[in-house]
Amino acid sequence: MEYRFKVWLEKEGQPVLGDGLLHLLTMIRQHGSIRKAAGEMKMSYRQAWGNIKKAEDRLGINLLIKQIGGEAGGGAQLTPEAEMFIERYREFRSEVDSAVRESFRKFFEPGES
Amino acid sequence: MEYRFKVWLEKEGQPVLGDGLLHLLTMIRQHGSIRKAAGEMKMSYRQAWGNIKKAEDRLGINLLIKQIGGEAGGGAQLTPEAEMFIERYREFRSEVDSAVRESFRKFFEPGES
DNA sequence: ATGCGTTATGCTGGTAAAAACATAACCCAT
DNA sequence: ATGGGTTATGTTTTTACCAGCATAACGCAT
Repeated sequence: MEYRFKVWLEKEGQPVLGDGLLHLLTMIRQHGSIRKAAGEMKMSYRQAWGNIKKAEDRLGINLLIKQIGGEAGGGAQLTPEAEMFIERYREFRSEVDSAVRESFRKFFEPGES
Repeated sequence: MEYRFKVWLEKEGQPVLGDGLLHLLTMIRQHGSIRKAAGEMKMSYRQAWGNIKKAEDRLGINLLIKQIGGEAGGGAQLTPEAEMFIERYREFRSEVDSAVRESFRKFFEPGES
């Protein structure tokens, strides 16, 4: 017997940040490009871009500073607001993770070493 | 800004109990019939029955005592094992709920009365 | 000027999930 | 023996979502 859970943030009933977008944004920070980040995950650029767009629209803030054209063709990096936001979510998510794990042990693995 | 979460139990990677089935089983206990329970929710009997079947198969235990035909046409009631199981899940789920709510407040509603 | 690699965005076909439909079997009551 | 209300299950239809395709604009480098 195992457990699973999902947690995410919404604004006006619309999802704005969950594990998927967190991962994507993290990869973008790491690679400096939406396309490269999407490539690393099993995601199409089309989908990655759409997810970011939706989140930005719903949040009403820019998550990325994007550049079209240039020496590397272009690129994207996180805005300071995005950095703050995902960091806070990461901590929240981490605390929830611990809590769920502990509750599961308590109720479904009582006498385990 | 709001949060949402889902939590459920699995066996060998297959879901066996979550909020949906919990609700369904609760309604069955209340009404003594799969069909009536499904009717109360916005669910078709076909779907309700299928969900229960899958869970029973995966768990390897009977969740319902079912009767075909009879004075009321038939009916269904929870087995003692099902009662124990869903009660434990309910408590687990409740604890998780509290924990998530608290973490959310901590990280996203710092100075609220 | 041509090309490369990027952001940006509409469109479309396929697929998987969900809903609806159709029957059968059962048993008590009338 | 007929009917009502149930469990049980296969089949079909509809819907919703996702993947991929296509295309444009941009700016630097060569």
